[in-house]
Amino acid sequence: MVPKYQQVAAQIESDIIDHVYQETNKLLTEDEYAKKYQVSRNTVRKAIEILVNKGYVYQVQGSGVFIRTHHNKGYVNLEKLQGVTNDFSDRRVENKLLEFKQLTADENLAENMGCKVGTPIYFVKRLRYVDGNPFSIETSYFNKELVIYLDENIVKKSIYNYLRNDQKLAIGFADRIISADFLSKEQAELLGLKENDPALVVDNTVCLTNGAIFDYSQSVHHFQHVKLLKVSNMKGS
Amino acid sequence: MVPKYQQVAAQIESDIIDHVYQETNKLLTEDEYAKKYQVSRNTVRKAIEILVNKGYVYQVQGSGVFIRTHHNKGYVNLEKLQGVTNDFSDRRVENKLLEFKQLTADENLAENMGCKVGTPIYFVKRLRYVDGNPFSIETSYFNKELVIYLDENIVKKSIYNYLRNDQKLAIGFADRIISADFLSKEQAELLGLKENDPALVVDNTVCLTNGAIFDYSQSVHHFQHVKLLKVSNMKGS
DNA sequence: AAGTGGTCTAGACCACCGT
DNA sequence: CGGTGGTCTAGACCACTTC
Repeated sequence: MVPKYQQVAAQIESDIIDHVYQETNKLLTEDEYAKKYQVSRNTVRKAIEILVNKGYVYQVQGSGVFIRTHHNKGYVNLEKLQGVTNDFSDRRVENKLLEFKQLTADENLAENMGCKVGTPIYFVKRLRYVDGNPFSIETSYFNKELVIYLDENIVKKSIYNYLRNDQKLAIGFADRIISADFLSKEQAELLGLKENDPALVVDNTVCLTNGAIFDYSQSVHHFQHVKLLKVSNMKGS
Repeated sequence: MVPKYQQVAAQIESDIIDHVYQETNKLLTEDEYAKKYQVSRNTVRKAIEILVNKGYVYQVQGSGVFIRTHHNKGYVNLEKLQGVTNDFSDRRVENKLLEFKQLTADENLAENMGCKVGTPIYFVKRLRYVDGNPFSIETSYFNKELVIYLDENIVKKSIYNYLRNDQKLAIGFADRIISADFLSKEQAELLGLKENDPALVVDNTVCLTNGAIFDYSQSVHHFQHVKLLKVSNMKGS
């Protein structure tokens, strides 16, 4: 059951993409959406809040909700996990499986994943391509006690789609730590760059809704092909 | 006039920092806060939402709001602008003014700032230190028609505090684009690194509440001292 | 079954923008 | 001034966790 505010957000989002508001460059008023979709104004507001965070629109008190024309394409929006699959849905995303195995958590991994030493772990290493260009090297550890099952066929495709749709895993929230570093020789070869070139590195710690860490991963991005986007709102900070 | 939900958020935040909830490791229930602060439950929920985005807590339906113990310190949280001043409030933040002048927007700058060619612009270049260590090189362009006034004394301190508190500028939202790149020789010298070392680069486009761009800036961060943090929530994506 | 967070409503009033 | 977004309330009902 998808909540109403998410449904409304999806409808308005698709209207924006279809250039429905091209003439005025602004959305309808909150009251108009409330009437149109037969929901309360607060529900409309929650829907618009999603679109603000996705960078589609901005709100001006007393005036309206305006569409952001310079809503830059080609960036990986940090608002959503699964950036590549979502942000580049119109481009060709491919994975090359480099390594897939089971192991048990050593002290360091247990610390990072908030589990006991010896916990069974799936290890996945993939090279991701966008439109045929190497995009990032992704090294993931999944807690087998929470993820239950993975195999080669699954990890060659979208792991998260499988976990969410088939395993019905309740994915809750994630920490993402972004830094820059040197590329190792091995990483450089995979990405088609040189050793010691810069790398854009993202460390992810992904939790279930109950707070348990089920995925700890690191993505090493091609510094020329990948830029991340964060839309910040000054409200409440 | 600060809204109630921001006041409540600030109170709970300070309680968390003071380890008030250390025994249970969770917040009070929403109803308890509603009664405690004499506000509605929705106001409490908006307050807690802020704390979720700041990475202090996570919510579990049917169970409660839990404090995140691994709430890692030392990262620049992308949730707020003014990351350095806020996240390192317990550390010594200093600025060295490298350059300050007025200029007029050329075609490229006018494009980036959404203004006309020839618009008067303040240019500020600063080297920022945290605890005496070079932290980032910040190159900023401020639209003089919106910012009205800046001088050397102001830009040596916190520009944003001045704009918000003294100029009463209504800062609304910002795009931040994060990438990695090589350090130039000049940048490397300023940061105490070597030419062609990696750099963590953040391009900011900051808008007033009415959508006008008043600040366009680039921060080149020391890749060993700076890590950015983004807390992602799966709701509504 | 009781407790607690998630969704939703209907309506009030305020703050700000534009005419 | 009317229009529109921002804050806030009181209450209802649902979904999930916990016992």
